[in-house]
Amino acid sequence: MDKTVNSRRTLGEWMRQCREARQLPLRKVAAHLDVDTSIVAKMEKGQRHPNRIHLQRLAELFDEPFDDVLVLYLSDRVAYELASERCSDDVLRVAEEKIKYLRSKNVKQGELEF
Amino acid sequence: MDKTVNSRRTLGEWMRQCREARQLPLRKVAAHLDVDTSIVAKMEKGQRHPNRIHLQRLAELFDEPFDDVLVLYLSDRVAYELASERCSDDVLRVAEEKIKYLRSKNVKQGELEF
DNA sequence: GAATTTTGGACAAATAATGTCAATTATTCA
DNA sequence: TGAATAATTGACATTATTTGTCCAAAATTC
Repeated sequence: MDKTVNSRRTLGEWMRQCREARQLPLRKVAAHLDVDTSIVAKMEKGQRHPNRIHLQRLAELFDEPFDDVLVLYLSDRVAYELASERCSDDVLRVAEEKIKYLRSKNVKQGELEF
Repeated sequence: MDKTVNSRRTLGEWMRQCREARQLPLRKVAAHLDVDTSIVAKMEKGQRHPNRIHLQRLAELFDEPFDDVLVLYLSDRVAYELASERCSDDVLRVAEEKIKYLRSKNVKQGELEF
C-alpha cells in the first residue's frame, strides 16, 4: 500500500522527481512522450493529464511497473476531483461499495459496459 | 456510513426508486428538473449525469438532504470511472492520502485551485 | 386498442481537453 | 556578464466529450 511511488505524491511530482534524479531536461521526456515540452511541464504541475500511451512510456522511461504508474494516474484524477469537496471521505467509502455493486451487476448481465 | 440513500445503489437507481415510490411519471421529474423526459430516463440508467442544480432539485423533490445526494452523485462518478480498472482498491486508498496531501499543499499556499 | 409512458438514437450546441506555437522568464556555466 | 539552454506561461486552433432537444418506436396501463 505504501509503495514508494504512490504515497502522498501526485503523478506530476513523481514525474519531476524521476526526471531530476536522472538530470533530464523536459525536452528529453517530451521527446520520449512525443509531445511538446510545455505539455510535460504542465503534466508535472498537474495541469495536463497524460493518456494511456504516455503512461506506458513514462513507466518504461522511469523504469517503474506500469500498474503503479496507472494507480498514480487514476488516484490523481479522483483526488483532483474530490479535493474541493467537503464529503470526500464518504464519497470514497460509498464508491468502494458501488464499484463492487456495479461489477456484480455487470457480471450477472454477462456484459461489461462502463 | 451505511445511510439508506447511499448504500450500494447508483444515483440512477435511487432516483428511480424515489420516483416509483411516489408513482410519478418521468414527465413530472423532468418538469421539476427542467429537462426533457429522455434525459431523466437516461439519468436513471446512469447514461447521463445530472448537474449541481439538478441535484439540488432532486434533493428537494425527493426530500433528501442535499449532501447525501451529492455523495451519491460523486461516488457514482468515481465508481463508473474505476469499475473497469483492476486496481481500483489501490486507487481509492492512494486517492484518500492524496486528497489530504493536496489540501495541505493548498492550505500552505493559501489558495484553492483545483 | 387508445392514451400514456418509457426508451433509444440522431443531431446540434455547448463545454472541456489536447497539443502547437511563440513569447517571456529563469537557470546554467564559460 | 552574457550567451545558451531550460522552463514557464498563455493564446490559439483542433479534437473529444458532454449536454439537451427532438422524434420515432416500444412498452405499459387502463
